[in-house]
Order: sequence, then C-alpha cells, then structure tokens
Amino acid sequence: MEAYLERHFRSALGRLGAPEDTRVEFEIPQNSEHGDLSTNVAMALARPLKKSPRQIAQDIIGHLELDNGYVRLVEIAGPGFINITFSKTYLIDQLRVVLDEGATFGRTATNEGKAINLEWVSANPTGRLHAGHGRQVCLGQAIANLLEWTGGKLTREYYFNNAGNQMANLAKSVHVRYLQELGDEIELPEDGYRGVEIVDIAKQMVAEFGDGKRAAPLSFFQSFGEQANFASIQRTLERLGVHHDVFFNENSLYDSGAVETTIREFKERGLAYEKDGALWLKLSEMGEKEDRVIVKSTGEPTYRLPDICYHRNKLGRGYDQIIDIFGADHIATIADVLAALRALGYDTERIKVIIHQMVSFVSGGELIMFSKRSGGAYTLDELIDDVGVDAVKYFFNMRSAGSHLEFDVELAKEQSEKNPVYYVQYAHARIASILRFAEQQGLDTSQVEQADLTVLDHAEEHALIKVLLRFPTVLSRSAASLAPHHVCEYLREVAQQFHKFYHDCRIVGSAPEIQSARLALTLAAKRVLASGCTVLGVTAPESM
RNA sequence: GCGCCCGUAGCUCAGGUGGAUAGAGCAACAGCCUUCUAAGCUGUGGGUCGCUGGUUCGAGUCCAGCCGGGCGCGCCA
Repeated sequence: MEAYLERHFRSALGRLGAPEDTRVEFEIPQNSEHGDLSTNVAMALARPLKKSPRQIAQDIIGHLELDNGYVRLVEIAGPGFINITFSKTYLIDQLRVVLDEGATFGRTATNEGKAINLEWVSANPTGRLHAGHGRQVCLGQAIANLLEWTGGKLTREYYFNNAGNQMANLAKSVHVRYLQELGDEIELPEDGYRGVEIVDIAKQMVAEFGDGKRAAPLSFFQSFGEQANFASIQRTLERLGVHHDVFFNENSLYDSGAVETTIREFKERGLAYEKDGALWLKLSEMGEKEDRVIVKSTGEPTYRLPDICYHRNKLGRGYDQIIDIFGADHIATIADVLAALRALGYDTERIKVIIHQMVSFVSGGELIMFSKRSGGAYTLDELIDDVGVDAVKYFFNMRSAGSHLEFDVELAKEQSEKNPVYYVQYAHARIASILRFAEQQGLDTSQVEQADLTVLDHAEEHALIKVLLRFPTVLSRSAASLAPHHVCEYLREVAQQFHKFYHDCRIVGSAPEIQSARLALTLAAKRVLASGCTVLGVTAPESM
C-alpha cells in the first residue's frame, strides 16, 4: 500500500514542481481518527514551495489519481497532514493474501540473500551461565530469528577462550576443590572461582578417580573443568533452544598464525611500539583516548589482540554483515577493536555491535543479588526452573536492549493476567479452543479459509485485520533495528485486538457465511500469534 | 576526571527519519459471564517527558551545559 501511495504522490508532486528528492513517507497515526496512514509531506514542502502546508496538501490531493478502490478517504487534517483511510475492499483483499500465505505470512525480503554472522553468548567455560547471561542468550536468539524471517542467511557463532589467566584460575579452583573433597585443609585462592559448580566438578572427579589425581598436573584440572563447564553451558542453552553453528576457539588464531601476522602488520604500519617490555598499540593515533598494551611483557597477548584478529577473521569470511552482542560491561573494548581494524584498512561499516544494559532481578520488590564469583550466584538454570522457559524469553526480550532491565521474578512466575507472556499465550490458546469447539459442532475448519470474506463488516473485525496486516512491517523494522522488543509489544496488541473482536463478535453459532468468515479471520490471528511467538522463541500453546 | 547507556503516569517501560490532544501494562476506582477459555472485555482518574538554555513554523525526539542513576576506563576478559 505504501509503495502504491508513494508512486501516486510522487506523480502528483511532480506536477506541482516539488523537488525531486522530496521524501514521501507514510506512518500509521497513533490516533485511529487520523486514518490508517498519514504523511507530512505537505508540511515538509512548505518551505521550498513557499506556500502554506494546508494549501500544498490541497494541491496534492487535487492531482492525486487513486484509482484502484483501495482508498476510501483522503483528507487534510491538523497543520497539513494528509490522512488516508483504507477501503473495506482493501482490507478484505489483504486478509485473503494473509490466508493464502499461510504460515509464511510475515516473512519479508528485507535481508534477502544477505550473509550475516551473529556472535553472542560467548561465555568462557569458567563456570555455568548465570541469570544475567539470560538477557544476551534470549536477545540473540530472537535477533537471529528476526534476521532469518527477513531473508538473511545466518551463521550463529560462539567465541570462546580456553587458555590464559581465567582458565589457569579455573584449574587452580578445581584443584583446590578436589583436594578439599578429599579432606585436605586448603583455602581457595583469593581470586578463585567460588561457584558451587566448581565444587560439583570436584565431587564428580572424586567419584570418577578417587584420590588418584592428587598429583595430576594443573592442565588436567583445567581441561576437566573446561569440559564440565562447557557441558553445563550447552545443557542450559539447549533448554532454551539456542544453538550455534560455529564455536570459534580463540586458540585457533594463534595456531593459524593470525595473531603473529597482525602483530607484524601493526609494526610495519608503525602502529605499534615497545615500551616497558610490552608491545603497545597506538590507539591515540587512531582517534582513541590512549594507547593500550596488546602484548604483555610476559609475552602473552592481552584480550584486545585476539579480539582484533577474530574480527579480521570474520571480515575475511565474506559476510555482508557482522553483528556482535555484548553486555555493557564490555563496552570499553569495542571502540579499540574497531579503531584497530580501520587502521588496518578495513571498512567497519559491516560490523554492528549491540550493547545491552545490565539486568537486575527483583522479587517481591526486593533486589536479588548475584555475582559470578560468589557461591550464592543465581544461575540461568535456576531462573528457568523458577519462571519457565517462555517467561524467561519473553521477559528478556520485552525491553529495548539499551535500557536497564528489571526482571520481576515474582511476576514472571505468576500464572495470571498480570503476566504479559500469559496474555499473549492465552489469546492463542483461546483461539485453539474456539477452533476445537467449532469442530465439535460439526464444522470442518480446514475449509474456512476459502470463506467469502466480504461479509466481514464489524468495526472490530476490520480493526483486527489492520493489526494483522502490520505483522511483516513490524518484523522487518524490528530486524532492521535489531530490536525484538517491538515484537513483544506487537503481539500484545494482536492479542488485545483479538480479545476485543471475540468479545463483540460471536463466532461459532452465527449465520453460516459469517461464521466461516470469522473463523477464517480467527485462523489468521492464530497464525500471526504463533509466528510472532516463534520469533521470540516462545511457545504458542493449544490450551492453557 | 573521561567514555557509553539511562532519566517519560504511583511502579515497570514504549515512543521508525523532529509533527496532530505524550502512550501501554501493572497498581487504584467503577462496571460486564444461562451461549465459542473472565488468564478476558468496557469505563474513570493519574504527566513541569530530570533541569536550564539553544536550533525550528513545530522538540519527549536534534545541539550545548548542568543534576541524578547504571556500566566501564588493567601488562583481567
């Protein structure tokens, strides 16, 4: 519809002598009295045409030749808006298209053919996932789905590091816990990992080896701990239905010589220098605040260097778009990595970084504290146990990534109308129930899609069709802005409008032709709800 | 001190490129079930959009400066 209107508006503007590059855009007004679509083009032209907006709007309308019967009303309102109201014919025709598209309705070609790499979670195997990780896990899953629904060819990637300080720390921690399990009086080092999972790992080792590993090297404890932690992370991701295509080990960057190559290039370009026995990157000459160490005086690289190499690697794999999701606590590294890549001659426009803010978990108005290094951590598994998979996913995607998220565990747990995830799921279950009831009444619901839809005349029927028609736009806009929270808001609207329709319009038991048409509309609503839930990774239950 | 994010109704939050009387959910109050799921629907009240300036015909939205909160600012990741 927008494309059709834009064509006609452009041709009208041409005759008025408006500039070629005038933007003609339509938006859905907040207030339904302002029509179904609205444009402010007349107001934007007031200056160049040196006429009043309302006069320009009048002129545009005078030159408009909308001929297909899809527009019922074109009117000027307020300071110079042109408001367009759809005809019933348009709504009915579009509902027909929705039904014909079936389960694929909502898919668009916005990202058609684009190869996209999405990297997220990327937690190192030093422990299990904690509740706070859930935000990134669920956000990434929904974004991945959005990108696929808009035609993208996705590679889901997980980057991890199983070497270095953190893992040495893990080795020491596992070792100490193992000895403690064997009865030794020994203290966990100050910076050791205090999570209960390390104790579990130690217990597992005792069960498997008894005291036979007392003299084993730290590398043994490290690798045992790593495997156990990775298995735990995988189990948790599995519970949420999150899968990755590529697990990229930081070590491979050393094995392949990529790190060495990058160091050499930095030196050759005069972007790195030695000081105090370490190698520094001249970030201050790349527009950043200050220089940073990329190779420590011990000879080990800092995280920054492999991060740069990793992004080079991804850039070299030919993706049209590379998306990283990071928590706000990693914000400092991003600018450095991008600056370094630009200094090496890369176009970083292809890289998009999503920074999500932190999460606080609240229960009964009280803050739940958690810390990865303390034994009393609130794990993602516990959160899932507490509120269920669907609530976890819906709640983590409910707010924009840039906003701090307050996760109300009490509310998420509650099986009531207060809980937004149930509101959406209930609408779907209610529809399923209506269709079952219709079957019980001897109706063949598989035939209703063919119904004559022109009998749909009720205002709530039309309102529901309009909401359903927005679905593809909602998905493509959410995908473009990498913001799944719009989908949550939209699904709430669909559910709400369905409930209004249900309240006002008797479905089963009304006149046969109306009954069929309403069942067809109901079916369309069910599919949109189900598809929207699928994008969020939330189930759409047949009954509740 | 510096960088990024946030500040909108009692609470939690939305507010595509600047536009029409600033929205939703929850909470509060008042209604609606002999028929398809009341986990629902209808109605009411509730706001100096942190503050101050600036740009503009028009600012919650853009710019500057303050104030308040979060996260960072390591030869940790």
